[in-house]
Amino acid sequence: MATIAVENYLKHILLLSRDSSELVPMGALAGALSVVPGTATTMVKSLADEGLVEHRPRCGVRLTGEGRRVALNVLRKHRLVETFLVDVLKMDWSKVHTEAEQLEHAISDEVLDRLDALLGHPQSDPHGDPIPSKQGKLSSQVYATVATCLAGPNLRVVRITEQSAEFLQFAEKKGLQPGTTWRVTERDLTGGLVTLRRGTGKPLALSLAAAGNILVEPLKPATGPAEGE
Amino acid sequence: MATIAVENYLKHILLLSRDSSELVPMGALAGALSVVPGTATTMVKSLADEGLVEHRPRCGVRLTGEGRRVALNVLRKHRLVETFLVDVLKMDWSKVHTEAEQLEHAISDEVLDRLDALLGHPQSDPHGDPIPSKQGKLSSQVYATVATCLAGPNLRVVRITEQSAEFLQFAEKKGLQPGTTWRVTERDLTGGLVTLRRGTGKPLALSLAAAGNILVEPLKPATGPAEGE
DNA sequence: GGCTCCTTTTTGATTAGTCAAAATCAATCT
DNA sequence: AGATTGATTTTGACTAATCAAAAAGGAGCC
Repeated sequence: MATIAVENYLKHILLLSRDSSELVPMGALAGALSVVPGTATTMVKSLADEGLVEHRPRCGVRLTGEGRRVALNVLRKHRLVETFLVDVLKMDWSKVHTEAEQLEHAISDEVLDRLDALLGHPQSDPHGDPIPSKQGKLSSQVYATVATCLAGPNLRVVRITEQSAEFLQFAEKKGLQPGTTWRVTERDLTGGLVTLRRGTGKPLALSLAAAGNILVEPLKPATGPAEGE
Repeated sequence: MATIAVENYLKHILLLSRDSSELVPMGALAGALSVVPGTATTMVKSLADEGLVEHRPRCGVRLTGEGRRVALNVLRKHRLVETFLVDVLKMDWSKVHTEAEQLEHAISDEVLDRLDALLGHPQSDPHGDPIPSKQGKLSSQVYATVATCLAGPNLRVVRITEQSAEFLQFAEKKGLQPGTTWRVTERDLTGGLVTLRRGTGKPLALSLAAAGNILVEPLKPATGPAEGE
């Protein structure tokens, strides 16, 4: 069985690469795991020995088929646990990430399956992050962010791509949960500000940095709803 | 925070001592944890340094107040998780122990509380083992075992004190869950056999060893139901 | 071409937890 | 008492994961 550390390395390599052929630089990996670069190098070499990753010295690292399989399973556990914590235990949206970080390494595949069934086989977790299927398929739909949307059309929030409790708390307080509808009323690129409005509610100003963490889709797609990738 | 190993040592010391003043021999502890005796000695000494146990060299070990607090919290997590797995996820009675062994170290106190509330603050887990209260109170009701009951009166199963999947599977198959009612129809001490019967069902013969794992209470106590200690 | 800077790798140490096997202790049994 | 036995502790070694700091590459810049 993979240790907790191994599972974490694999999960973060998966999260840091947009497609499975892309090399993740060691520095980025070390940063994501909060270890010094030397530690990441050592660990990656031993993962390579086990056939879980391919290490290109001085270039980076990527998952092998087997490594990706393990990583997707961990990610599936993480996101299903998050969903469980919010939907069933009614936990605070902003706390579940840290909690799931522990639980993802402690639940068996059987519990995973039963949790999945209990929750009705959800497609995405409370932050809108897609949940890998049991077969290891991960939806990679590309969404626009609030930072890049023009003023005008109604937008549905689909995902918050920033796991920090601080940001999530902020988003929750402002009502920016996935599923809610907003429109951009103002874009001030010079000032780095975007202003949103939910129906006739009061306007909400966001920095471009913050807005970049909020993925949205246009509310009534012109050519009918596109069915995944 | 206590590591997983520390939590396990404390939990097993708690489980191996009937009252909190009793010394647990190092051999017994090592056996319960499946480590060699030397490992237990080393670990116990470091637990003593942290003030979690009191180590009497060559005699044994017992929990301090703080150690007991931590141990009870782990046990509470273990038993509430088991209850959750059976009651909510409908998992097999005989599998939940191993599962809970992992999860008990991964859930936070907040999740614990919410789980407790979700399950309706149960007093005992699916095996009938008492669940420590949040305040650290552990019911220590003493029950008779089937091995020591005379033939005749109706008995309610309250607890199975044997965590092995094999035994639990056997008990489940025979219908020996906590809450069910049986009576002893025959005791053959020489042969080491006890025969039980559930209503008018077919008789079930158990070895004394097996019968000793099944705790029962008389169904209609003569002097009114005693209200715990 | 040679320098500089940034990233990555190497090297040497450290911590937690473990095992194997030798040493020690205490209790019991002649 | 002296010897035997069984439990416990000590000693030395190992693995996984980590850090700090030195060494090595490579990319771009004069």
